[in-house]
Amino acid sequence: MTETRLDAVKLDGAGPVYDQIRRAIRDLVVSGEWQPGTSVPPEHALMEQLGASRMTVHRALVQLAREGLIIRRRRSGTVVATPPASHAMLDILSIPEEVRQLGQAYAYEVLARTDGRPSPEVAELFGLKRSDKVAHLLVVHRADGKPHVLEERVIHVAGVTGLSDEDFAGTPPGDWLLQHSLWSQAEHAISAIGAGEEQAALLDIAVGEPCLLVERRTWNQLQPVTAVRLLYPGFRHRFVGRFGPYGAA
Amino acid sequence: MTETRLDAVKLDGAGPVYDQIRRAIRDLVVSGEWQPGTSVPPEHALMEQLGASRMTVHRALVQLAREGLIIRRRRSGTVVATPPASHAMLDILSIPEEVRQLGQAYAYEVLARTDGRPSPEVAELFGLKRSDKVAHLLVVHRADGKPHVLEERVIHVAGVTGLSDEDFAGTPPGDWLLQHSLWSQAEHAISAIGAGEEQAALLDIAVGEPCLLVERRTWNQLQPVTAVRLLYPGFRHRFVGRFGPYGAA
DNA sequence: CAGTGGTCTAGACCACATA
DNA sequence: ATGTGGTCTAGACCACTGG
Repeated sequence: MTETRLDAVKLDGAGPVYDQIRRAIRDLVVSGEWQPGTSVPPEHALMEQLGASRMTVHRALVQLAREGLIIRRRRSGTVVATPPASHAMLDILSIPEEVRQLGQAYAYEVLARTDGRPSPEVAELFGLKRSDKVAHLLVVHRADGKPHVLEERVIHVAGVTGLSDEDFAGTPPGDWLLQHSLWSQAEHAISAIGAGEEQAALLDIAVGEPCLLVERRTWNQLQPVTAVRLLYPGFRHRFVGRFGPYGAA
Repeated sequence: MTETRLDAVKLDGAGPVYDQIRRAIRDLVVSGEWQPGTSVPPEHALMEQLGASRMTVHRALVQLAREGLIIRRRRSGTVVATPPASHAMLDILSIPEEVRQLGQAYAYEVLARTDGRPSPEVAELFGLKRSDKVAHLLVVHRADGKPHVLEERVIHVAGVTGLSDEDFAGTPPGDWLLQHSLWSQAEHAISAIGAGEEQAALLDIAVGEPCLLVERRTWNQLQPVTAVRLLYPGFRHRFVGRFGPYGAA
């Protein structure tokens, strides 16, 4: 357990004191000056050094611990953490928003809608009973007139209100659901597959063309709400995210 | 601006008071009892109702605001937020860890290494000068003996120490870099492409087979560290993440 | 102006883990 | 036993902003 130099912590006078303390220590950690495993001075030492109250120092340290830069334990004190495994945060925007951010004109078309009972595969995928009512939707979203993504969606009718009266003429199903349903948990999967015959025709691409497949299932308090498969032609679509080792940058 | 019922906030006596308050209000929001746009009682009202000090109430509300459930403004008060656009958190594990979590045996092989100057494409991709030194690596990672992912990597020699003495015989480059370099920012992109001839041969798949392409570029304080392209045969690989609308579940 | 949240203090008691 | 962090209080002053 290496020592750390207390007088290395310097405030810059900008903004709240707790944030000055947080940034000062953060900079010492990310610059490598305080290596992983070295001990951070205890709160009372920082209080004296910085002329701040313990609550203020504490607030800075708690936030750094939440961000994963330091690890705090009673009695044994605070140490610099080893950098965590990286994680990628990918924004899954609503599709209209996604297209508009590309600077292209958005349009969509509901190609098919069937209301009824779930097929065995859908029921299993989703943990539904065969007797539950579901709506199936097939939607193509266009950017500047060209197919952008193909959406296949199943909605659990009991999980949302007002579904039977909605024809999705004005709002695509994804955005409508965001406004008319609650959800508490979701599961995403991303994989690559080749386009099937029907899919290729609807997306105006060749059969077997590589596509990104984004699958999302959504629940509210363990009750299924919706499942969706989004098929993006891969050569023109990518998901991008920017961030640092300790979270969004 | 609808009203909210103050007496709906009930503590359960479990854990710290600030956390009881946080959970009580969170439950009212996610259950839909307090709809988006309704105003949350001001701190002094919650103090009286709950018999807690203002700092304690404040702490709970600050955390809820950080989580995006409520929006706080001076003078106009606190309101329930409308649910944010969803985001997907995808863990990008180290590849050995990824394979072991699948319960398969991990192995890797460095197929090629060249040290020298960057090609024009690499230099542009990475913002390097032609005069900077880089190392190129081609690595195949195997799971239970079968190719799992193909790694093409460029390392900026000036960004890490000890690179020239390392032969990557004991540790694959990705894990070695995690231990021997700092990074402060990264950019990821995920797309789908068909395998090229050489790639297909190395991955033991058919040419044109859909693959997930994960590209990551990493910087430390604006200085490039490494860029990597990971090519996963798509039919057997997927990234999965679970979370709620307000963050990891 | 007045009501709201943002910050900060000085002090207190408690919980926990280790020497 | 003691030093650490975890929580909580009562009060204060300030910053912002809508009426």
